[in-house]
Amino acid sequence: MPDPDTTLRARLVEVGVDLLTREGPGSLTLREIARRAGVSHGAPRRHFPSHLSLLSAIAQVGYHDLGGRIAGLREHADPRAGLLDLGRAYLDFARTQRGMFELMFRHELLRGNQIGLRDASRQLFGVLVDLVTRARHGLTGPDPVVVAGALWANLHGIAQLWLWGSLQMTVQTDDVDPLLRAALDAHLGPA
Amino acid sequence: MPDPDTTLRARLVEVGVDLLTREGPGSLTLREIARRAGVSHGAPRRHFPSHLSLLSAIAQVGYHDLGGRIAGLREHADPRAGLLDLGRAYLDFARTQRGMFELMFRHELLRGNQIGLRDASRQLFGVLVDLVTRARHGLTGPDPVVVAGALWANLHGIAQLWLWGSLQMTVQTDDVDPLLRAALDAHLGPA
DNA sequence: ACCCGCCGGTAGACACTGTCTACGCCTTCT
DNA sequence: AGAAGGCGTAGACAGTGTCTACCGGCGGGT
Repeated sequence: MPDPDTTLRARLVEVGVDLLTREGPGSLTLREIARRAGVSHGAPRRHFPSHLSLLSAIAQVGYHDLGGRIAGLREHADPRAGLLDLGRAYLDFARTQRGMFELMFRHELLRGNQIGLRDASRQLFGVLVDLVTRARHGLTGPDPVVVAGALWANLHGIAQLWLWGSLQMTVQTDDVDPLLRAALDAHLGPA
Repeated sequence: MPDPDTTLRARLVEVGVDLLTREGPGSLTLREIARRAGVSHGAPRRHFPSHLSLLSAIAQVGYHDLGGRIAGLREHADPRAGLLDLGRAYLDFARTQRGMFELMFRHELLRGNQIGLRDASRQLFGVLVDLVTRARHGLTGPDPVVVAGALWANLHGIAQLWLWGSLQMTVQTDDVDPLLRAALDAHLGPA
């Protein structure tokens, strides 16, 4: 199944992503990944100094994926519609790539900023700032960067709440679109 | 050090909380907790069917703590000021009780709703809904429950972003108060 | 052409972890 | 008094991440 031509480093990440989406973050063991890649349990160490760094590499694939879905929205003609699409993409990612999403925002990973997670987030945030700036062009109000930060916080919070079912429990719905629209209206002003 | 009069069940939780705040979530091992409680590693099993359930009990202490800080705000004369205080309390909790906060919102814990975590969140959410309802009394707009949900999402997102340093990275500040005020203005309408 | 070093894999050990089972004590109830 | 069961102990087991020793093969320098 795994392509024997690719280097082991790449194959480990690939196997990890596959394992993650297939069986969840709980099975992302160093040894299990090595097993599925067909190598001994010591082999990964030649490419990743620790288990955590391998997990980080896997998470980075997720950031890249999410970034790819969002990057195209930067030039959206209608910035507000672009933001709505961005939010939907973000929430859709959390919904469909749940395991990856959980991995990406694990505290252990983010704490030790070992890799380009920050770069990835920054790029993602850049798109957000651009769209917000354009959406609020000519309007008074707080700094677009603050608005973008608040919006991201809102967006991420919705994803979290949805993920562990708090929405179903409180707002009594799994439809996040109203929450998303409410957030946009709130932070950008009424349409 | 531990009170020998308390039951083991209570002492395990107590030791766990202490260990959590002192050394972080990483050292919350079943065996380590038992060790510090002065019992063998098999003893906890008599009171908690699994490691996760012990962690849940520890997290519940955190929910209770946070709930206690927030419950008093329900009757706040000025609901908007009450919401601001609530937000500050929430963020302050995340900041000062970081390990506990991380534990409380771990995906593994929330996924398997084994305990009253939902009850705790629900109670917390209730205060939020009350305050929002009063703050928006007589105004038109979305359902207060939706607003409360959005506000909570926003609040929690700010806490998350702050926790892993994304705020410092993007908004270029660690002062969350502006973000908090922006969120309130956004969701409740201008003061 | 040879040898040497190193890159990248293997195999095993080590200290951990969570879970399970068998055992014994000690209390409590009949 | 005797049986029963709650509660803690001790040990085993599979699994984990990390570390170390080993080793085959490949490339470059003398």
